[in-house]
Amino acid sequence: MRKLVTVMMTHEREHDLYRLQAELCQTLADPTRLEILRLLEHGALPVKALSEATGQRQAKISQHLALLRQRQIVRGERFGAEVRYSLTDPRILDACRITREMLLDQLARQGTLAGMVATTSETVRGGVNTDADL
Amino acid sequence: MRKLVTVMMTHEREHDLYRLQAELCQTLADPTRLEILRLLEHGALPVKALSEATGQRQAKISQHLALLRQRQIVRGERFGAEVRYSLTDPRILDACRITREMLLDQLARQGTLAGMVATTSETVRGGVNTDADL
DNA sequence: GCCATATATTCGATTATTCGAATATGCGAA
DNA sequence: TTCGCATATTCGAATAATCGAATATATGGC
Repeated sequence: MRKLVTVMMTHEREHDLYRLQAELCQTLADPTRLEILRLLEHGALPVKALSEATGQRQAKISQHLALLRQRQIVRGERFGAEVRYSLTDPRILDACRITREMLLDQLARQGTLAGMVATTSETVRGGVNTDADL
Repeated sequence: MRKLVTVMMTHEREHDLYRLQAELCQTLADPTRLEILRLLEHGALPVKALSEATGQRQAKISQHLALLRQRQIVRGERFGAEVRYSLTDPRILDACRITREMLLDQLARQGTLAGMVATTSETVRGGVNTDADL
C-alpha cells in the first residue's frame, strides 16, 4: 500500500522549505561528513570503522554523526557495544554524485584550458564572466 | 566532437575532491542563494529581477551573486546597464531537486506520524534511532 | 560490583558566515 | 560632463561552525 500525502504550499512555507534545504546543504558542507556518507553507501558501519576508514579521531566522527543524526540523514542502531550507522535516505548520495560530477567536469575544463585563463580573463566589454568586474 | 578527459585520482586528490564538494555544498547552504538558483531555472535574469522576486535588498543579492560567481555556479553577462545572471551548469538544479524532494518526503512522514513521535522516542534498547541516546 | 571497549558529549578557542549600512563603480542619455 | 539607474564592494558587528582535549556514558564479560 502506498500513501500519497498532499502538502499545501503557501509562499511562507516555500521560504521555510528553502531554509530547511539550506540547512540540509549546510549539513553536507563538510569533507568528513561527505566521506562518511559515501562510506555508508553499501550498508551500515560502526563508528570505529568510519573512524579508521577516514583516519579521523573517534570523537570527531561522533560529533559529525551526531549532526547527521540530528538532521535525520543517518540513523544509528545499537548492536551490543557498537552502534552501526546507515543512511536514512539513500537519495542523498544521488545529490552528492551530481555535485561530484559537476566538480570533476569543472576541473577537467579548467585543467584543459589552464593556458587560456590569462587570456580569457582579459575579456572586458560585453563578455561573459564567471568572476570578474561587472 | 566530444572530449574525454581522464583524471588520475590519488588518495590525496580524493580528499581534495571532498573538500571542493563540501565547498560547493556550503555555497548552496543559504536560502537566498537557493532561491536565486531556482529563479534562474528558465533562463538569465538581471539583478533587479532577482531582488524583486526574492524581496531582498539589492546589495544582499549582489553579495550572494558574487559568491555564486566566484564558485562558478552562475555567470553574469552585461547588457547595457544591467547584468543578467544564468546558471553555469543546470545540473545544480538536479541536485537541489533531490534534496528538496527528500525534505518534502521527510516532512510528510513527520507530519503523518506526528502523534507517534512521543512513543517512538521512548524506544531505548536495540531500537533504531535517528537522534536519541546511543 | 569492576574493567575494557565503544561511543557520546561538553568546553573553549579559533575561524568563517551573514547581514545592513554606507559607499563605490559602470553605463547610457542628455 | 553630469545625472540617474543598475550593480558591486567594503566594513563591522553579530552569529555560527569546527576542532582538539578532556570527560562522560553505555555495554558485555567477569
